Amino acid sequence: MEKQEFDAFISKKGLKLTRERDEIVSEVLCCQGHFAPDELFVQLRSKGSKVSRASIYRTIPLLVESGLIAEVERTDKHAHYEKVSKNSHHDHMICTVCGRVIEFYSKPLERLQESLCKRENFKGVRHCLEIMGVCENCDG
Amino acid sequence: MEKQEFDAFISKKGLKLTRERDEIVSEVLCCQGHFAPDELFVQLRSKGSKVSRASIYRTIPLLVESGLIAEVERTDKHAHYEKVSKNSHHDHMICTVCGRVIEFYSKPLERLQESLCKRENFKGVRHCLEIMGVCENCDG
DNA sequence: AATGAAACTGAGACTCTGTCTCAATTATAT
DNA sequence: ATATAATTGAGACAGAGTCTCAGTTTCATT
Repeated sequence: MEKQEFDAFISKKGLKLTRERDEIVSEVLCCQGHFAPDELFVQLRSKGSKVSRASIYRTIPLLVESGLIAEVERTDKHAHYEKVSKNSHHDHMICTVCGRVIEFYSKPLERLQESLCKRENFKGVRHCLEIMGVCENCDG
Repeated sequence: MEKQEFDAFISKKGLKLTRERDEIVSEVLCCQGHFAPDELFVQLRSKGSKVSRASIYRTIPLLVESGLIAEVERTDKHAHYEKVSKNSHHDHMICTVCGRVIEFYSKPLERLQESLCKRENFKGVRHCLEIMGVCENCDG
């Protein structure tokens, strides 16, 4: 269903609906969790797509602009994205064993941060909290 | 004073005290706040040093191992380091206008994170909270 | 259906951060 | 003074990402 929304976005911008964009959007929509540009490339290629890295990197900003995905700020040294869902803001717990990403949101945490900013006369705009550790599946 | 400590560390490891290491440690000790490897390189070169990038990158792990500096986890896509101080763990507020980094620590924040981890059966090991925004100097 | 302009594509050059190799140099124990 | 092991800079290399360019494709218009 969301595919049509992206197609509409592309048309409205006067851009063109190409096989490559089609393949990329489909792959993004069917994959779960976080993904990196190169993972997307490898997955598509493994499914027989002839798409190039350049097209992946060119299409990602369009997916972001259309609101279908958003960049995830991670301390990891390359880009990560995730599909945008209703409950937009959340932070992450990342399992260093299996790579699993747990999303969480805490109103008290948000409020606490606000008061800490106030104390420093700092106008907080956005934040990124990443808790690294071991998830219950891996803690044997 | 800390320079001697590093020299002692180097000697104890059976490594050598070279002009390049000397220049690098001195620069790190006199600079304030966070720094990136390439900044260090540019600063040293601008002061007339003939040090190479390779030596910067080779010396940084020694500085970390000696306890003089520590890597800072940032969502920025390259490495950042800071001098190690007494009050070790802290998080950061980063001004998107001037790049200023404000360190802060909050016990309630730490406790709240612990309880959030418990709720997810997640064994938190370390975390990184980065609040991006505008500092009081830049908020005009 | 044919056309044509503008958008798009893949290949590969390029940038940036960081690592590695190698021959020449240097610190240090003797 | 010497030997030897560590260190150095230059430059090749690697991975993520950007950019250019010539050839291709979409799509609105005939």
